[in-house]
Amino acid sequence: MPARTSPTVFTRRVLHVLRRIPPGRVVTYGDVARLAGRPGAARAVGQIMGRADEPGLPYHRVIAAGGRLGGFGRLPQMKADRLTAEGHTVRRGRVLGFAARRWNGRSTSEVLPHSGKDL
DNA sequence: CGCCTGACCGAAT
DNA sequence: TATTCGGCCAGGC
Repeated sequence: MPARTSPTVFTRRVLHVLRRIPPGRVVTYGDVARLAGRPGAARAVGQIMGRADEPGLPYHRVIAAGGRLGGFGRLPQMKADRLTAEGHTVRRGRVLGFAARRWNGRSTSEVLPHSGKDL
């Protein structure tokens, strides 16, 4: 009963990128767009994530540019909670030490700096 | 096929 | 530091 339209290639690539984001790291919507092959499609990524129904993906690891939280449907607070649970420090709607916690899409072995010290 | 929407971005104010 | 504004893009209708 294929009631829904098949996801486009771009949508699948976006979801694929999400699956690769390491726990404890974050990326921006723009990063995801770039990694999915569409630099500049940051806004489209948000559009896709907002409608994505696939469970189990780390949607909360995708934040806005500059370390700002960005949206999360109708539960923006949960996004902050999840990030905090993964070791980040969220304050005033921003992930502290964002630059150091940003995933570059390649290495996943770098050690994260302690949160609580250099804040 | 055109128009509208939004979990965005970045420069300017 | 906070707001505003124009540009961008894929998806849904």
